[in-house]
Amino acid sequence: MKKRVTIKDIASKLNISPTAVSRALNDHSDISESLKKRVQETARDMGYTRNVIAKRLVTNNSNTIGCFMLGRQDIQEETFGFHLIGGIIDEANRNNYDILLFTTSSSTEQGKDYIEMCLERRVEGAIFMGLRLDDPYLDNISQAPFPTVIFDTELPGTNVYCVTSDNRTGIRRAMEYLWNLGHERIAFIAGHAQAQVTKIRFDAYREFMEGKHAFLEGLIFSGDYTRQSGYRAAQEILVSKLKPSAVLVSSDLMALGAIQAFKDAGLHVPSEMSIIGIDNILACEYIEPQLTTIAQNPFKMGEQAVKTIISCLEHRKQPRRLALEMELIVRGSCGPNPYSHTQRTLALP
Amino acid sequence: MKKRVTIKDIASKLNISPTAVSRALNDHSDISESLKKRVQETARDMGYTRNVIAKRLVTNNSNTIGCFMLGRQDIQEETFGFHLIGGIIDEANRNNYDILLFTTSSSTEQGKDYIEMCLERRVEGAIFMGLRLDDPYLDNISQAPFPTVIFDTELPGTNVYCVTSDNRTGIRRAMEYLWNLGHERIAFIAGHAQAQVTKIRFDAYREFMEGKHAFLEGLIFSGDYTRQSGYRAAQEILVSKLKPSAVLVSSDLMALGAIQAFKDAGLHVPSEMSIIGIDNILACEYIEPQLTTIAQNPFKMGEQAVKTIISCLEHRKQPRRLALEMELIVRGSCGPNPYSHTQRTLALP
DNA sequence: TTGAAAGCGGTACCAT
DNA sequence: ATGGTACCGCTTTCAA
Repeated sequence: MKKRVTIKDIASKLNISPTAVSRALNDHSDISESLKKRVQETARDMGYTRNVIAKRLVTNNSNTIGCFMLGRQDIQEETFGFHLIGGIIDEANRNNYDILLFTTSSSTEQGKDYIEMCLERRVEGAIFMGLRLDDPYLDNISQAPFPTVIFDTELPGTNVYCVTSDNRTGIRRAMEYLWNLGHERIAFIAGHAQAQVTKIRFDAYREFMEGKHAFLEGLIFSGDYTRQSGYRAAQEILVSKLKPSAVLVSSDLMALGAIQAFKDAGLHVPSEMSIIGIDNILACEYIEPQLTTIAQNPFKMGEQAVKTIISCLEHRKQPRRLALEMELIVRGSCGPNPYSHTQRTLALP
Repeated sequence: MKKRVTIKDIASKLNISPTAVSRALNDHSDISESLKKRVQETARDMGYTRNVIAKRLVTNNSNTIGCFMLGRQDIQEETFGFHLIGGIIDEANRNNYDILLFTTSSSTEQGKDYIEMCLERRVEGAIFMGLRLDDPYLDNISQAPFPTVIFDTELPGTNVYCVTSDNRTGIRRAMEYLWNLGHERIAFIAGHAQAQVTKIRFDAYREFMEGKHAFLEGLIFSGDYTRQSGYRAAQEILVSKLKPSAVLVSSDLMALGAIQAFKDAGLHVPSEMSIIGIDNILACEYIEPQLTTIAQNPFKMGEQAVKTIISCLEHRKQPRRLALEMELIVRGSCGPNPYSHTQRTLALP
């Protein structure tokens, strides 16, 4: 490790004080233009690069946001998570913040909780992606002494914020779309209980169905967000008494599995069975038929998480929960209900 | 920002020196067990968390690796990049390194090159993902004064290393597989010139074909790694004089586009046209037929990048280029050459 | 407009 | 085994 040029080196070379150098480099107003120029030039000539670590120590200000990538095992998160990160870095760097990235495996092994890792690095805020309800450090996060954003999960705590998608509206739109195609027996495939959205999505479905007096326990099936579980759930649907003509599936991955199951059973999608997923993963476009889905906007969610943290840091009040709009992307996996003689064309508000 | 407990606070509370506290906290061997215990307990009681920033300043050692996510526009990178990052963080955290994540947009706007950003933060090494050959800071990277790993790109420079996949072997295996299915007119769809692997992949293809005395310029088609370009290239193949019976495509995404083009033209895959991609993206399994492909191992590549940097830091010599094994994943997109009466069964070394 | 000096929170060298 | 102290590189009063 070779010696680096410091402001003292510049100062002594120029026969001025380190103070002056510091202020010249930081473009303070109380330094003469001529000195500034001289300092900046010699700094460049000497190959000086400022030491942010020293600066952070003295200003007691890390300009850093910690970001935890949790539960990567969930394949569903892959492309979604990548865009989330993209949005986070973009927005952070734009505001001169650094992003420190952590993963779960190593940290927890060492017995350090998330918040302590942040505290040690004097991180100013933290973002959690892929947090599960059975995470052992849940209430640790709740007590974070700095602004914290969790995707898709609302936790108690004064510094804890949630950035998510407006699943309720998104699902309502999808359900209305199906309903208007004449479907009334609309099944639902849920995800696992360790994700907070699981319940939110189910509630949205239920709310719609009850509004139509069409809610039936027998239409509910469950999975765990994996493709395999979607396949199995679809098999159950096939033998169910209620003979649903459409399914709303809590994730695209499960929907992909479901489509496969229907195909394998010789049931044609969409003419005999309509299906809608959630997420808008890449594969939606490649499967036959292309999957109609409710899309989230992960990049924007990432940006929003950082915005929320920075706003808190600047003492601007933030809503505890921010739900970004979802978009129904209509492709080829839905058709009119073949059993219905009363297909609606355009109805309802 | 409330006042934090420091080592000195603990020292004065215990009437000992800060030195002793520091050493007790760091579990040095020259401190009595009893003192260690006392110190650690009071530290906990007082709510002390060590300040890594201060430590980094004094030890002149950031324990941090910078990671640049470049060219995210390339959809191909999505899931691949996510695993790359996963591997990087895992391995870094396991070795007590932090990962600082950067993106291109903001940094370059501010006129700061990659290396300067690293230098300011006293980063000990850097990793570049998605670097393109037309990046304006290419020779800036070459001169990095710290170990640097670039995925899939070899650059001159004493501190620059390359972690990639062994495309040559991977492609040879795929080509042999096709050849053994009786294909001799094997077309190739290349990527754009801004990625170094583009040439490597083409060379591997060419080498094989020339070895069989089957190389023909007319079998080469080009794309830019997007699905659309794969579609277009496939259309050209359809009208080409040489009537290839198989195609090796430089990325799965292009292969997906190509399959679509063949389908649209009424050509059946794999009975009338065999096709192999590279990458093993998620969608390979969802398309009909499932796509045979040459898989990379992005997670392992990420780990390897970090290992390389840490090895350099520990003065262990590293190879300038490390190519990880690729695996031919046989699925349903290849079949025997229908025009060939001489289908080989098992041949060649 | 510039300078001197006191830290920020640790670590490490040299004593004891 | 423990303490005194200088110092890492920078910023920030306060004084000149």
